[in-house]
Amino acid sequence: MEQDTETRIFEAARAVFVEQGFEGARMQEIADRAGINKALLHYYFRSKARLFEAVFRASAAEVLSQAATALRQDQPLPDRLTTFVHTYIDLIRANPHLPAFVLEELRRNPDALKAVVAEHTPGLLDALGRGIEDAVAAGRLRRIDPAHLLAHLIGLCIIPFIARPMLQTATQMDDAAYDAFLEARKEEVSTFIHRALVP
Amino acid sequence: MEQDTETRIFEAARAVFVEQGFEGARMQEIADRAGINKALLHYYFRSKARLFEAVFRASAAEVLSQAATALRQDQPLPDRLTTFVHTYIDLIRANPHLPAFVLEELRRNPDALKAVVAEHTPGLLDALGRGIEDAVAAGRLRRIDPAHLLAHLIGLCIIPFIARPMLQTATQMDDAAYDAFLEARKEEVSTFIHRALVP
DNA sequence: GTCTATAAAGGGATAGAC
DNA sequence: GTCTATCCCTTTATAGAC
Repeated sequence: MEQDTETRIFEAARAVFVEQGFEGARMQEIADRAGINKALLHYYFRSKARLFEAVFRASAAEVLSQAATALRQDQPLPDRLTTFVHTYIDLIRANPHLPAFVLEELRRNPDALKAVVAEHTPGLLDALGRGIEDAVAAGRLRRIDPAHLLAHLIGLCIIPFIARPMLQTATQMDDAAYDAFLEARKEEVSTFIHRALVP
Repeated sequence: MEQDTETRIFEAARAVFVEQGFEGARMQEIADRAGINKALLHYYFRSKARLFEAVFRASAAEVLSQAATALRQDQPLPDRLTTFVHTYIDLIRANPHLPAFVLEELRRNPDALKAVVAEHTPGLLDALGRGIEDAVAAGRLRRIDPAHLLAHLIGLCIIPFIARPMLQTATQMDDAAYDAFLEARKEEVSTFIHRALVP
């Protein structure tokens, strides 16, 4: 019935780190949520830094692999973009703190993600580039630098999550309205991109 | 020749807080950069929290007021969007750590920005909405929800800064190439938005 | 493996001399 | 106003019993 202790610790740590970041997280809180004491944290994971690293790698890998997979679908590029937008926004809606978590670590330790990025997105840009060229040849797309397209995609998808309090204040939406806004964004972003890329 | 002490402290604090965030910043480091000792920090600003608050309000106000001003220009909306994109990207290029700084504080204390946002962006969305309606009536734009447009604008502009290490790794650009990428992005984002909004 | 108790270090804040 | 010295709390990490 109970998971083994190591898993409980890991899940508690994930929750706390994702919410509070490395600096803000407290080992005591992780221990409390896992229902054990601090000493056991160090027994299973030598230090706070190592525990964090384990959590971060797993979270980053999950996001990157899902995103990269969506971008590699065997579809014409325009359809692939729609798939990506829907997949990515749904993924983050299920874990709304994830982007800020990853971005904060990116700032604290810019090199931390490099290995994970290199591992999960090899040739991603080339695949994107080929998809663009194919679609251009088919007359379905105007040509665009794949690096810019990748940046556009990510920026349009994550901004409502990382800047939520700001956008929600500026637009004076309540939580329900903002939820609807997020849902609507899947279609909005998809059509926005498609229209921007008509030949 | 020397600025007065309070200013030196404030500038040192701004640099450290913007780079490291509240939790990551050390009063000792701020004192070192200001060329004074820790006790003086508390003499001028009672606590770390107050010092941070002063820095944060100033930084947030600067970003928001410049952004809001650009969006209120007395121009047809399509031109205003171009102005905004160029202004905003240039602003952040001069202070590349600013977005992550603001976003981290947004996460640590979601309410902190509300007052500042409310102060600097009153009626911003309405102004944007009127601009859209005017341009739609003139046949220069297709209709779009101003909230989505605002999100698009911000997301497209800040993503290359907050996700820089990730994008730079995925695209394998060196620093010079990434700088060129940022410069090119002003035109790229402008045309991307304009094309997405043709009637 | 799990606990209690405690060491060790870090860092914000203050006292008090000058 | 500015400094040195120090307090004291928080938090990570370890020792050692069970």
